[in-house]
Amino acid sequence: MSTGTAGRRVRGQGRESLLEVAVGEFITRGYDATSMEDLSRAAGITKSSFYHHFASKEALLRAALERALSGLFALLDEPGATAGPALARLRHIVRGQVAVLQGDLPYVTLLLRVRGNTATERWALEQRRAFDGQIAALVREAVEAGEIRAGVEPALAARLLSGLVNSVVEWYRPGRPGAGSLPDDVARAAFEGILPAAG
Amino acid sequence: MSTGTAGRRVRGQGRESLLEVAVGEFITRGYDATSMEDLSRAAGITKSSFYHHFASKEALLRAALERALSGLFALLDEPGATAGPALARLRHIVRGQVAVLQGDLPYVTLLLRVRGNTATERWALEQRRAFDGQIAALVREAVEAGEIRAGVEPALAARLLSGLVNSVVEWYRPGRPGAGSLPDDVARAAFEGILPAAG
DNA sequence: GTCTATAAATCGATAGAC
DNA sequence: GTCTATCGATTTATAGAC
Repeated sequence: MSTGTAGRRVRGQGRESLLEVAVGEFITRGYDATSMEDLSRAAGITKSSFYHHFASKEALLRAALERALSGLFALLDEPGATAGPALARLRHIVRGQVAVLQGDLPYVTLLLRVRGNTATERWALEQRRAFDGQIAALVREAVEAGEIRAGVEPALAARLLSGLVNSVVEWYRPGRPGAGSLPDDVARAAFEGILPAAG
Repeated sequence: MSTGTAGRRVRGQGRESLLEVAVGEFITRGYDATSMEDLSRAAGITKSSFYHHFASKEALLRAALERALSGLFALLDEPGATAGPALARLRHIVRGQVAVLQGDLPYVTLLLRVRGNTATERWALEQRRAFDGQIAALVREAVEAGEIRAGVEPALAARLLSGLVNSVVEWYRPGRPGAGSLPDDVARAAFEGILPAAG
């Protein structure tokens, strides 16, 4: 055990930096397995001081999940997601999802690991379902418009699409070569196949 | 809280049935958030009786993970996975992965959620890495043999392939229509695209 | 904004009777 | 194979001084 982070901070922390530290701990240990003691140690302050900034462990989780969700939902209002053929809009959103995931990696990672034990977690699951529902509707639209090869089942395709995109959090780490082209690479894999046969 | 299962059993349980109950609880609440008290309540016996069958909470987890891993590794020794073109062997394994996932759903689900807090979890992560490594090697082989369209990066493709397949545990539930064709459906999505353009 | 000290509950695990 | 009872450690959270 004790895979915790160093705890470098010296004095005078704001909510923002504490949230960042907390999300990092939640990810490496899991939300439930992380104690407020773990969090304060990682931040370099006492447990009591941490409670001065956040009312509870759950409030901390809520703040992190809100950040991830706002980034994702903002995608749906972009011009590229609201005009043009359904298939092109879908491709735009998929690229955007990967970009958000890269930019807010820890927050999105936490969101995707939520299971529904507390009220906050159930709220986050609802929000995720709403987002996925928007994607599924767009997939149906593209299938019905004949933009997609016949025989593709919309509900299944939407689920596999979300699964493919979200799986990126399992291995992507910032600052490595190829990060810039990842949104396009993932989109290509989704629409043309991960392993398309030659010829 | 308290999303626990009913707890119907009356008397005389074996390890097998207790393990099944425990895995179910681990999945709905998360391993760390599930107490031995939760487990015994769900099984309809006391905490102390549960310890008569399993030495510790971690031993319970270990037994569950071993079951999932044995099912997956067995795939690599099947005839269809050891002879023929690399791309065909890959497709055979992908179909097999989905089938194992359907047959041992709770155990594989638990395996895919492991994060590395305890020695048992780190062991399971190692095993997963070994399995994924075999898949990645096969992907490289197929790319180098020219069986796959030029420009596909083997390391990325292997990761996306695993991500796509494993994401099935997030939504698949047994006993629903279309379950029989799922292995083929997922393989088609992986090799020909989730949403291939018409024409 | 940080600290020490502690309350109240729950955790994993054990002892020992039946 | 099940039970009651309990140990010692750890949990989230609060009180109150500086």
